[in-house]
Amino acid sequence: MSKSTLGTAKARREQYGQGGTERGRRTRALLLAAARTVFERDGYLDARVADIVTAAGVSHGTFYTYFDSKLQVFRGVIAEVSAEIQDAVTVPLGERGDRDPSDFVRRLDLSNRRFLDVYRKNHRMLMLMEQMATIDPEVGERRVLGRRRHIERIAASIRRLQREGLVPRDLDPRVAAGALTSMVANFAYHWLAMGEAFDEELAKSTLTRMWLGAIGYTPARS
Amino acid sequence: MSKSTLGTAKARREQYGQGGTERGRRTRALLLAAARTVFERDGYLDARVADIVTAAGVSHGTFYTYFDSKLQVFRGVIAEVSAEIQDAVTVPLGERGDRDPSDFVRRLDLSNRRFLDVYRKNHRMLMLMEQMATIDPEVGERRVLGRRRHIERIAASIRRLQREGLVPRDLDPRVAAGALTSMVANFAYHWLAMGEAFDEELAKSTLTRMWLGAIGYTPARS
DNA sequence: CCTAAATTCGATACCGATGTCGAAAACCGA
DNA sequence: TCGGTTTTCGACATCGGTATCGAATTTAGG
Repeated sequence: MSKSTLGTAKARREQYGQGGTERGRRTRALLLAAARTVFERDGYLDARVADIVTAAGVSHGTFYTYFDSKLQVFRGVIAEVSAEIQDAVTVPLGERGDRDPSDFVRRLDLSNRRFLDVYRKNHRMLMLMEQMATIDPEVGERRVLGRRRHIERIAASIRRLQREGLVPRDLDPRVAAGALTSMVANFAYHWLAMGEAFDEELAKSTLTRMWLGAIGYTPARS
Repeated sequence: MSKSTLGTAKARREQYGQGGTERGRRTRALLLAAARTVFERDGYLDARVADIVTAAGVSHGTFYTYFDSKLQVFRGVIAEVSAEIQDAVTVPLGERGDRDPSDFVRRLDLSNRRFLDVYRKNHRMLMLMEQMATIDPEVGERRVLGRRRHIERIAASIRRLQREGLVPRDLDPRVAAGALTSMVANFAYHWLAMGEAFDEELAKSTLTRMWLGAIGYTPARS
């Protein structure tokens, strides 16, 4: 053991595959970017490792120094996208700070809009993520977790509104949160990924309006 | 030409592949049923033609007498399921007969419940259909058409309610119908196909309630 | 029974993409 | 310049599933 100059790709991967050196990290990033381009163009199944390495301008063997399969590089790309979505959605509904209930509508609208914008930007990869969620357990897991987290956040908001008497107390927060998440996410899917045509501003504002109507939100009791 | 006893599978397919005889029709149906079983168990990608023919108790070659590819037999199965969904959803909201607007809620609720029941019954294939919609253009087309039809029906209902003053006129029927369809269909997907746990009756009634709330439906103006 | 049409059989050709490997090349500190 | 380390290279083995084909078998009519 302790040979110098590792011979097999697998050994290299385990040794310094994550990018032990600046150069290595660059190549890895290059491959990740190229993979994304190819996936967006061809989809997961039709994408070939050969195309990815061509796009990255490296050789076939190099790919396997950094990823042990096409699937793994896909997961890598998806991880980036997921993080971006997470950010866009998480921030705005922030729990701390101004608790003024009248701000709720504004925050909700902002959250939805941010989500839709990020969705549009990444629609191709998100569509693939949706598809791969049923093929690869790990991608599926990631999708489920993202959704669960989001639902929990929404459910908490609903409960707060119920305590404040702005939403009927007999509405089940979990079911409602699930349905609302479905409404927004799936509408985005058909609109932005599948190309159903809608006027941008109309769609966004209608979505927020329906969101509020669905939970029976009553503006105020002045 | 005009040989008797066709030699190649392709020729047979074109000649009497649809089932020229009772026996042939039976085998074809057998294969279709077996395919469905295997797809439901293994998914599309992992399903092998070898498994399908084993399940059907016929030989490999026979399969290709009736279908020219794994994809085509999948389309066949999907066609059956689509038809079943279509039926369940179409009937109840029927446009003729009792136009009593107070019946609307009842009809809507019934339609949603039927949809959810059929979805549960076929959840595995519907999940696969969702997946394949992004892989095979023909399946994708079918899905889009189904959704479009459904949206148009819903939009028409909304317009009627608007004319009757039960729903605000400034709500865009198309966007609303799209969002509602997304809400119900995608909620069903996560609940019935992905196994998110919800109480059955609670989920169903909440869905209808939110549906109505989302369009700003006002029961009556007595 | 006999023949022709209809159906079934299953060994095999085929295929292309993935992932491996041994060695060359580039890099870096001394 | 040198030795060791890190990275790159690209020809090639491997693999498993799809689809094919010519022959065998079954069916139905006369």
